[in-house]
Amino acid sequence: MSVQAGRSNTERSEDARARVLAAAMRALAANGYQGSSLASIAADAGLTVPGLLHHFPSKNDLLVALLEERDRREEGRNHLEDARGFEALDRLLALAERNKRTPEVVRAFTVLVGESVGAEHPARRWAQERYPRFQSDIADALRRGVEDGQIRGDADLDAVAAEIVAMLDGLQVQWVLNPSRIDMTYVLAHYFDGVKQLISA
Amino acid sequence: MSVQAGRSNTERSEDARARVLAAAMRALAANGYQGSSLASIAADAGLTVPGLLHHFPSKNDLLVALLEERDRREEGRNHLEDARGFEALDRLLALAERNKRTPEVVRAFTVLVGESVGAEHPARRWAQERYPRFQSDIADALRRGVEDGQIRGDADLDAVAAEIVAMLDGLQVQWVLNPSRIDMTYVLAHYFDGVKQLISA
DNA sequence: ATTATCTATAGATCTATAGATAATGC
DNA sequence: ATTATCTATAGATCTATAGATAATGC
Repeated sequence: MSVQAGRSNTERSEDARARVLAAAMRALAANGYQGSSLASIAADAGLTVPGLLHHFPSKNDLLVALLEERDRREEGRNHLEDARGFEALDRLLALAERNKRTPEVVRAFTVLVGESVGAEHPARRWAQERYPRFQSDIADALRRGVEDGQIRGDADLDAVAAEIVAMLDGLQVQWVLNPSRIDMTYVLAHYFDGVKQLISA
Repeated sequence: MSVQAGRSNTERSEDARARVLAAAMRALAANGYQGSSLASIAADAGLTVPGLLHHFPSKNDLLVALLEERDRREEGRNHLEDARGFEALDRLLALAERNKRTPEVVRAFTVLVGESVGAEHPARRWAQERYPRFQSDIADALRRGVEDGQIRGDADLDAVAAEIVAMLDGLQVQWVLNPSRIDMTYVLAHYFDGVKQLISA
């Protein structure tokens, strides 16, 4: 009787990849991309550096894989596509509420956006593409509120959407720098109340 | 007749320090603190690395000197201390307008704030102290507007001030990532119009 | 005598590759 | 036969120091 002791190659590989990605997230949150070394990430994941590079051929590839995984996971969560009008604001508030429970993730991506502002950063394209998409998802949801007669037709919804994205981002930076100083969701809710007053039909 | 050909030590020293700080700013904007090397900064400033380290004993000291100079320069510019009510918003809009003309500076400090989110970053304290000060300067100016009867007494001005800081920050990130995509001052003016409507007495 | 700046270099990284070893896959 | 992982190491940084050189300061 042959007991299946070890795990399959696929299992081991996927497990190692997941461990590396989690370790990379922690390293990113603590030191950013440029400040993180493959050595520390590998050690945190329980691998040597060449062991890590077997799964992700270069540091850059590791970052890209992490960003792709992030995009995949986030896709399902925001789901602003079927939100109509102010419902979108409620969902964004819920998103901020959820983010409070994973400060390390917020921290990692806040550092990454900041770093990527530099001309040569490997996450620059990701950051650049992220904002317009997010903004137009919000603007589209608000426009559905106009269709429903909930939101004024003469409001500049592109400007409002750009503001909302900036507010989410800016509050997260403040919160991540000093979580106890600022009640992110309170301020965001306060802001959304104002927006609703201003653009209600 | 002894012609004064060379410059004094003090002159040379101050000139070298200024060149190094300017080069450091450019490096920061392009690659952040962790991504910048003393070698490239020194070369850009027309010095060798030990030449640079004569003026700034370590990379960390250089960053601190740059942040101190930044704070000194900014102190006179914002001068929200004597602004009353909505005047503060006009001054912040003018600040954003001026920032548009020095994208490299905005970029440098945007990267720095982002990087500093990491637990161990040498600019972390600077970033942490910056936000509460800025926020309370704005809140204080708005409170003077309440005294003048311009602003409602029941408005949550601390929340409004936190929002304003977040908005300034968030819009700058978007602008610096893609200056042609977003009209920073238009969106900011649009946002301020809304704030004025909401908190006017 | 002091200051600005340089050459040379130590010592510690860091990313990535070559090639070996031991497991699973068929 | 392929895959996961390791040891060993190359080659390129990077920060910082030691100590020399040439100017200004008195």
